[in-house]
Amino acid sequence: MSEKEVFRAVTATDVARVAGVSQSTVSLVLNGKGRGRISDSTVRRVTAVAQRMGYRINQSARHLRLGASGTALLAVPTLANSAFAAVHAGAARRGAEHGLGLVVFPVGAEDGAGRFLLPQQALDGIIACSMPAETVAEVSAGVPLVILDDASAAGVPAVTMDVAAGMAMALNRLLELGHRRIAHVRAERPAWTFVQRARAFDLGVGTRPDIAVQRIPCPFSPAAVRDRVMPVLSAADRPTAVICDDDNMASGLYSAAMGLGMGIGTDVSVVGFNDAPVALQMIPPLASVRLPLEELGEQGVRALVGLRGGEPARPVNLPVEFVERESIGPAPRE
Amino acid sequence: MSEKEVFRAVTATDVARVAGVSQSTVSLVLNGKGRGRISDSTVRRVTAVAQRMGYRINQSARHLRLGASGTALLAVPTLANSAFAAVHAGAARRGAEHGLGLVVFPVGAEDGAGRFLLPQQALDGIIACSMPAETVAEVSAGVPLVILDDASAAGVPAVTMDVAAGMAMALNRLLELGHRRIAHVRAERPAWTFVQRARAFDLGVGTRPDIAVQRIPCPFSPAAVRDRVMPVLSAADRPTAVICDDDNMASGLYSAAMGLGMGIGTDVSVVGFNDAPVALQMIPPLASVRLPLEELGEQGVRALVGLRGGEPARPVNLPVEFVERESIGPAPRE
DNA sequence: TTGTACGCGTTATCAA
DNA sequence: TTGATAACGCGTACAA
Repeated sequence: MSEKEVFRAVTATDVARVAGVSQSTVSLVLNGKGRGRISDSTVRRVTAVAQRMGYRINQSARHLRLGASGTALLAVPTLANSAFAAVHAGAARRGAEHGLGLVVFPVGAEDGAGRFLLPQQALDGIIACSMPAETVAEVSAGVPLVILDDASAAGVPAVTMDVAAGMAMALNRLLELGHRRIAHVRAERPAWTFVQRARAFDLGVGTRPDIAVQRIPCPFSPAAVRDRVMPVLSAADRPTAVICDDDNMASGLYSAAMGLGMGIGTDVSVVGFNDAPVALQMIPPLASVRLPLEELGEQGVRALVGLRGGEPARPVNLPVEFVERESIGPAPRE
Repeated sequence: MSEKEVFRAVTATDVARVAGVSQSTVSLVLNGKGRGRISDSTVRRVTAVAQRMGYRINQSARHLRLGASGTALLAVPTLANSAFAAVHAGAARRGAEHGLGLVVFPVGAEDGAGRFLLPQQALDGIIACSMPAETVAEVSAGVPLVILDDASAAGVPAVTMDVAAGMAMALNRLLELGHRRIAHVRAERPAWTFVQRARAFDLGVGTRPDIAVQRIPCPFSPAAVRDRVMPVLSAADRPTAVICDDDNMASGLYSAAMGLGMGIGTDVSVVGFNDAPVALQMIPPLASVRLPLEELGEQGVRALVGLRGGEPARPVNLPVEFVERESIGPAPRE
């Protein structure tokens, strides 16, 4: 009556019975640990029977026995941002070195459509990327945890990128180029990284009373930025340089400037964040603060593995780089 | 000596010992099945002790006992394409209704950086999206499998979108508008979906000897498209309408056209695929073949759940829609 | 060279 | 209202 009767999976014991050996022999053979222990003929027979019967290992049982699942979760706010593809790539690469596979779970808070049901899977650890600490607490139920791109949670190993320094580099370069009216297009998100950037901007201009500053909070999409900055760029006291919290936001700024007939890098200088592939595709190419996303993922796994090894959780802050391109130039003469 | 000595996890048995009850009582309480069976005082005591000792369930043991993990894997070619975010959203929503959590795994073949190590986790099923059948076979080792956006594998339940019909709709509309020189910018990828689109395009123009056709294979990025189509749009026999395999590719076409001083929707009509958010952000808004990506995910889970229920695997082909916008218009007069 | 026996931590059945 | 007890399928120490 039960489904189990109909679809019962083939177990190692089943294989053993058919092959006429014990279950432990099957286990040895299938794990390649039969070298010099199990006779070649037995190895061949067991392998053939397992193949024929369609045996596949029960991972739950294996994990229970081993006390580990070999899988870690990379929790991200959303899948609709290719930055996390880079983080995963780095994490997966480093994970492979430790026999750790990495699956991705979009928590979904940013998509507005409520949060997704967290899978109740067996995990050796969780790496939470760019998420508010309270969301993270929800996600990780006691599993070893590392937080990426957020340093707001106490007592949890964190890997961050020095976005504040990145902001300072961009700002200083613009000041060097003579800009005195500077805007910061801010992502309207509560993420730690954006708070840091805002603070660094405020700090950088705070000591300079000769600088006219505009802070422009915007939704994340290029279209929203375009609409929001259009009036700003049309005004008489328009900024001659704009720093955007994201390359895609910068592309919205490009649209607005082009719509107003303004030249990027001449009439208005633009800087982005991330140095995503899109930065090079824009015309002119976008100056951007390059974030070491892959290394962020790598270091996340490193910290997680260290955690299991009992290492103390010391914070890591990765350096960033300012990539200068044609989207910035000297401040226009008045 | 072993790590297990040092970091042994708290088990239900440990909780039972401290709380002075049996392990089965702990299980009953912690699973909320103590209603009317376990006394309130015991429930409170057990809950408190579990909390205090930091008990967390061993999912591997639970899954072994239950014969299921409550987790399915959504395998995608890459994370660097937000289309899969929509697929996941649909799948996760439907999965939640069946107590099925969905994690994502980017196989990585498309990123060129080789494939990622497949996590050896306990899975109730795999949903493979937009991937060649041979890649899929590699990924799914006997686990119940559903394939999305690909109908090339025999014997595997598949959910597809009727991209051929979408192509036909776009093509017919352009013909209606008087276009007689039409190009198809094709994604240079072996995916089934792109093959279908190419065939549908060829089929649609095949019966019309009065139509001048150009087939332009391109890498997926906007910049690549821009560079590739620039000479095409400059030629004397330039197409008056272009269908692109992706909205982002269409944005590359926008760049090229603008660079040549051509008007989108006037000098050249443009159609995309996906109807991604970016389609509305472009200027002018991009006409596009809207793909039901969320429903694709939903139907994928549906098929997977049906599979476990022993349902026959019958293929599903979801209808698509052509969304007309200002990027297309009547063919320019010669 | 192979088999026996045990335990991983949980859920569920039954008896008390 | 609670407690023994038996699986679930696997890996491995140890016996044969």
